[in-house]
Formats: sequence, structure tokens, C-alpha cells
Amino acid sequence: MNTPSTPFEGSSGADTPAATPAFSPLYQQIKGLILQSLQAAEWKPGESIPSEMDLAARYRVSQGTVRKAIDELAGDNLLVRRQGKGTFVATHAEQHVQYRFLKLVPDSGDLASEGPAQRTIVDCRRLRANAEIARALALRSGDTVVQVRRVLAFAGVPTILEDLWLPGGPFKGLSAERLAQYHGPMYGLFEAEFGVRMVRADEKIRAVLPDESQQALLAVNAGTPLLSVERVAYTYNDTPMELRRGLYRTDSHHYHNALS
Amino acid sequence: MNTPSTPFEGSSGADTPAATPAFSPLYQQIKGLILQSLQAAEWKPGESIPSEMDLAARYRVSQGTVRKAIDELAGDNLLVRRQGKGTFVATHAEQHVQYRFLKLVPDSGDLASEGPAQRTIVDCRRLRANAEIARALALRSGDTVVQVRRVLAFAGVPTILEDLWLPGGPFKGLSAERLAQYHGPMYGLFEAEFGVRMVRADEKIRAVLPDESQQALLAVNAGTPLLSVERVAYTYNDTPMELRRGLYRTDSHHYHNALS
DNA sequence: CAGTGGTCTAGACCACACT
DNA sequence: GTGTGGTCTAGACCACTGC
Repeated sequence: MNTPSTPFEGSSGADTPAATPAFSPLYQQIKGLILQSLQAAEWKPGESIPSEMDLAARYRVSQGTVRKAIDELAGDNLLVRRQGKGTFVATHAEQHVQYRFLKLVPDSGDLASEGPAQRTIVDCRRLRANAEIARALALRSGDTVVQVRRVLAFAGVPTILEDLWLPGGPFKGLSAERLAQYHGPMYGLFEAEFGVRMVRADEKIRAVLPDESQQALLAVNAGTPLLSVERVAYTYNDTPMELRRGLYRTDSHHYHNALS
Repeated sequence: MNTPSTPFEGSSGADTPAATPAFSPLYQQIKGLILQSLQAAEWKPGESIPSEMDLAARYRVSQGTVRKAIDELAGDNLLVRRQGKGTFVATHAEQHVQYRFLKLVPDSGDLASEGPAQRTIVDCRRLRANAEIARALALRSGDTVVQVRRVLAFAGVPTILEDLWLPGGPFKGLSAERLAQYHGPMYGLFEAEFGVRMVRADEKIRAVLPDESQQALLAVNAGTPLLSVERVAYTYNDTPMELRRGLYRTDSHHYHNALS
């Protein structure tokens, strides 16, 4: 590894035009190096990474610089710091908050009272991506994708219907049985079984009416307005790895969002 | 002001039971002091606060400690740092992103193309808070509140219908004329005219059908599903200062949310 | 106890904006 | 040039965890 003795990035060619100076602070470069190690799965979800001192020695910078890099990665929810114990790779499994990306909460506000969701896998099959799905997943039309349909119920009331599409390559071997067996968030299974860590996501929310199959699965009639939540989830490097279309009943739940 | 020479908070009574040691880092205390100055409007929105060096001298701590306090306040969007110029009190007015709290975007994704919203004040009146509104605004039932109803249209299409309630005390003098005259985000007017700065907000989102008056104002029929966005906005100290119920048409726009 | 992250300090230097 | 925030360093000490 090259020693980042000078905090300038980019090729050091003598006659680089360099319209932008492209200055990058040292800690950002360290952040990038740590990110590379995360992508390369040098440290796996749930494991601890080397101590700040070790990383400082490895990258030949001061502890403070490593600290600032880790601070940002922790802010992005890629790492979790635990005082006295170490810094750990964030994971969707065994995360005290299950369903980190699910923002539907009961109107009572009491997450614990309603207990865990009852999951039902309705369908899981392989098919060729149409243009829309291919575009969302950065694939080519006709590439194979895995399509899953499932229902989540709370206290026996079907509340969430989700259709999701995953790129066939990374998710080779995914089946309805595999999904049904796994307990815990689906993203936890993706980490454990397929080495795919969802890092961030974008959601587009609309109000819609259900079609017939949706009415049946959610036990609502044709005139019941539902929340349509279209999510694209990304791994490292902003690579899209999942398209998910959720339909949420909002008669006793609501989508909660904090603005700041 | 007391010199925060020791980084321990709380009353220094000799026989405090103190089940929890309640340790608080110095920079958190500094953050609290800066927050107090912000609440007291010692520095007004848009103005610059003293330099890090000045604040360090004032609070008798090192620049680095002030820096960390300011870092957190900037992270909370209460302050804005501008290299070479200074640190400024965040403001809703003249913020390059108008409508900081409005997450409805055109499906095209192109904010600029649709231009500014056409605002219509439908109603503005004073009335007594019912139990529900009083609870949301931390008032007593019967206290006077200002109720506003307005419509936002994009490219001539009415898209957002908002009903909002404000505590009568802080918003004495608010009128439909005042609202109509002001150009820019409503929260900018609240800052400039009433000294009320909205700092954060919570939103509850549901899918609903419109009643008759809502149909008329949004030019939709009874069966059109709409997004219901119920927002409580807070000033400093988590004091609720606004209850807002928005109805969004989502036929050519969607509510966008980034998860991480 | 040793090892980890967390805080605080002091000083040096860099990048940026205004004048 | 001067003043601002931004980066980097080095060292000291504190708080938490587990042996």
C-alpha cells in the first residue's frame, strides 16, 4: 500500500490539466481504504475491526485521523462503536432494532405490544427482467432476476404486501424454503447467505388503490386506499441490489418519518 | 456564567443520590450553552456566530472542544459552517433548498423544471383548540389557535392541500394578508415575523380518500387515493409549535425518503 | 489489570474568502 | 494580508469492558 504522506489524491502526473484541484483530506482517504476492506469482506458483519491504534499504524497516520474516518462510517451506519469493546461491522441480523428500513409503526406507537410479524411467502420464482426492473437494478433487459412476493401480518391482520426483485447472479440459490426457514429480517439472510449487505435505500411513496390480487392478500376491498412504497436498496458503491414494491395498510399503522 | 472547569453536570449538592453518575462531556455542555444563546436569539437566523476562537475564550475551553460542539449543532441543521467566512445560524428563508421539510417531488425528479409553487390561502382564522389539537401543541383545550388552510399548485395543478394550526400566543397578528404577501417558505415568515424557528418535525403518513371540500380544492374525485401527511413541527427544546395536516396528490409527484 | 473507545488540549499548518 | 473554518498530529487522561 502506498503511504498517504501527502493528502492529495489523483494521479501525480506532472502535466495533469486538473481543472479541479481535487483535494481530499487524509481522513477521507482512510475512510475510503476502510470502505474497500468492508467491500472485500476483510471483516464480516458483526465482527470487530482492528483497534484505532492498529489501523493508525497500518495506514501510517495518527489515531485522530483514523478516528475521524471511523466517525463518518459510524454515522453512515456502516460501523458501530462500542466503548470498551471495539468497533464492529454493522449488521441487519441481531440488530436490536429489527427491520431497520421498515418505517411502518402501529398508531399506538408501541412497537413491542404487537409482537413480531407473521411472515408468509406467497411466491418465489426466477424470471427475465423487463425493462423497468432491469433499469432499477442496473441490469440488462432479459437478465434473470428472482421475484418474491410475501405478506406480513400483525396480530393476525395482513398489513404489508411486498413484491421484490433481486439480481439472479448474487442471489443464486434463493428459494421460498430458504426464506421461510430464516427467522429475522430478510436483509439478515441476505448478509449471511449471499454476502450482500444493504447499506442505504431510496423510497418513493404514493397513495394507490389495490388490484384484485392485492385486495385478496391484504383482505381489503377495492376502494381502500393503500400506501405504495417503492424502494431501491443499495450495497456498497451505490450498487442497486433490490427493487421492492410494498403496499401498506394504514388503517391501524402509519409510516413514520422524522425530519430535521 | 459558571466556568465549566469539570466535565460533570447536574447540581453539585453534596448528598445528591445520583443513581446514575450522569457524566456529560465538556463539549456537550458547550453545545448546551450555544443552544441557550440560540434560543435567546442572541444570534439571529442568517447571522454569523462568534468565531471558534472567540467562543473558546468565552467558555474557557480549547478550540477543539468548541469545534466538536459546533459540529454536532451543524449536524442537527441548527448551524451552517462556511469555510473562510464563519459559522451561521441556519434559516428557512433564503436557503438554497426552499421547502426544507417538504419531501414531495415531481416524478421526473427535476425540481427546477416545474418552477415555484402557486400558493393560495383559502382560509385563516382564530379559534379555540379542541382536545386533539391542544394535545398536539401542548396547549389546553380552549386556548386560541390560528388555523390556516392553503393550496399549493404546480404548473397550475393543485397538488397540496394543507390545514395547519399554530398556537395563538406566539403567532399573534398572523393573517391571510400577511401569508399572501410573503414570498418564500412559510417557515421563513415565521422566523422573520414571529421569531419562531422550526428545528425538527415528525410526520405520520397514511393513504386516505378526500372528503367533499378536499375534492373540490384538489380537483379530484371521491375515489382518488391521497397521501395524508400529519406533521408536528418543533422549535428548540422540543416545544411543538405547529400541527399540519397535508393532503398530497401523488399522480405526478411522490413523497421521497432516503433511508440509511 | 490491560485494552478499547471517548474526551480534551495545544500547536502547526492548509484552504478559503474578503479586502 | 488577515481572519475564518478545516485538517493533522501527539500526548494525556477518562470511562467502559472483560479478564
